Amino acid sequence: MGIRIFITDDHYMIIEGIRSLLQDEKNIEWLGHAMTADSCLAFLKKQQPDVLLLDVNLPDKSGIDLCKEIKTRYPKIQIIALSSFNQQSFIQKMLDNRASGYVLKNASKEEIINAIETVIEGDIFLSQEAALVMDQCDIPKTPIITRREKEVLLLIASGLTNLEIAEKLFISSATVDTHRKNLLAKFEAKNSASLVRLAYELNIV
Amino acid sequence: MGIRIFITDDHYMIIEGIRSLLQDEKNIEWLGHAMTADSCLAFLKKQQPDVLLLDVNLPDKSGIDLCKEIKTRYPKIQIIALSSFNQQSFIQKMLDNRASGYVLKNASKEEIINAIETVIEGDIFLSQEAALVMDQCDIPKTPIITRREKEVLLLIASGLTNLEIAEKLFISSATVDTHRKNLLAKFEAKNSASLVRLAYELNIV
DNA sequence: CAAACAATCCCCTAAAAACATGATTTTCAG
DNA sequence: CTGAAAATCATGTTTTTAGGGGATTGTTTG
Repeated sequence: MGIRIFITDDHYMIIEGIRSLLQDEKNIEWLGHAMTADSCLAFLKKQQPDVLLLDVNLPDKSGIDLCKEIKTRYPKIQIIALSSFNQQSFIQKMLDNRASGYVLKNASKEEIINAIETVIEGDIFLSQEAALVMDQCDIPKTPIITRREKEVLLLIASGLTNLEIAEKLFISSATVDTHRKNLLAKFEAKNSASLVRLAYELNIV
Repeated sequence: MGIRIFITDDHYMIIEGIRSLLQDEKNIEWLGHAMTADSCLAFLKKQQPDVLLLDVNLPDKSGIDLCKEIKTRYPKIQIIALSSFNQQSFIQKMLDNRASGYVLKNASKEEIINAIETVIEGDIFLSQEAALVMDQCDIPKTPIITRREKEVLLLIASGLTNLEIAEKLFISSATVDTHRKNLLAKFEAKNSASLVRLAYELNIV
């Protein structure tokens, strides 16, 4: 008598992938899958799994809301959130709605099995990356930027190119480029999009 | 007896530019310039202009704060904000601090003279672009985006490239590219940086 | 005064994004 | 069932960034 697993995700590839990963596991019993929130709820009326793998983004309803609903009706079901997003807000919301785990869709077989075994014990499982994100969110190290860098940052956020910023500030575009590079380094941002995001999340706007 | 003008800006080129623009105007009397907030205040103790052109970004102090200070001590001085930024928050703050005008540093001669003549009458002058920004801010048209587009948007904001997003969502990078383009079009954003900015300002995060 | 920092500028390469255009398949609501 | 909307994929060009150097001028400050 193994752990009964059910999965709800609108990506067939994901369902198949996980099913394949788990099919060799003796102590896991695959109950099936649903691809929408509605069909998931319909299934649960007839049969309840021990663990439900639940996509955060479903076509008909948010996985976040669905999680809350299911835990209210069937508190015994341990829910593991499945997501492509390693985003603090999502993880937090899922945990707030009583999910027991959060794994990314690029998780390894070991990670998924580990997650299942962890939540079945009543514990919380977060994938490494997700745990990292949750940690980092409490240490929002705000970089120290200069006056000029801030000016450039605001103009970058406005969508101006280096050349346009240069014309606006009456300096060379090479200088703007240097400021941009320094900003990326200070914020540890990979590109301008994440730079702007960090600027918003850390205050500077 | 012309209108007495004084300018405070840390860019010598700007000072010279405006001085040059105004030197032929018979009814304008050029009192001089300051390049820091401190030297500006020192000058005002001895002599008060009718109109003060004031940079929003000074090296030692914010032009926004300085504006408030000056208007408190010398209410008769009409202050025109000078800025490279056509940003709603800046314009609003300067007007809140009793500035009488806001002109961009790329303004034409006519615009500056127009501004000076307007504020000397006790009226408010906003450069065309600034006025436009202030108008638009009251009409924050939120584009309607699809579920998938929103997913892509969040990943863009996280700093992922098209390829990385594609791998995460198990789709082709060409598709991500299409979503990105559609997002840029819907938000009327020029690039991903401004897209992220708009996403933050309009809610979607 | 020397060191640190800020701001300025330049060159180079490779990666990524922006722009244009077109097309197929799925999904969904009327 | 059917048409509109959404999601998918492709190809090619041009512009912009990202990442790696290096360098000069001021200013500030211990």
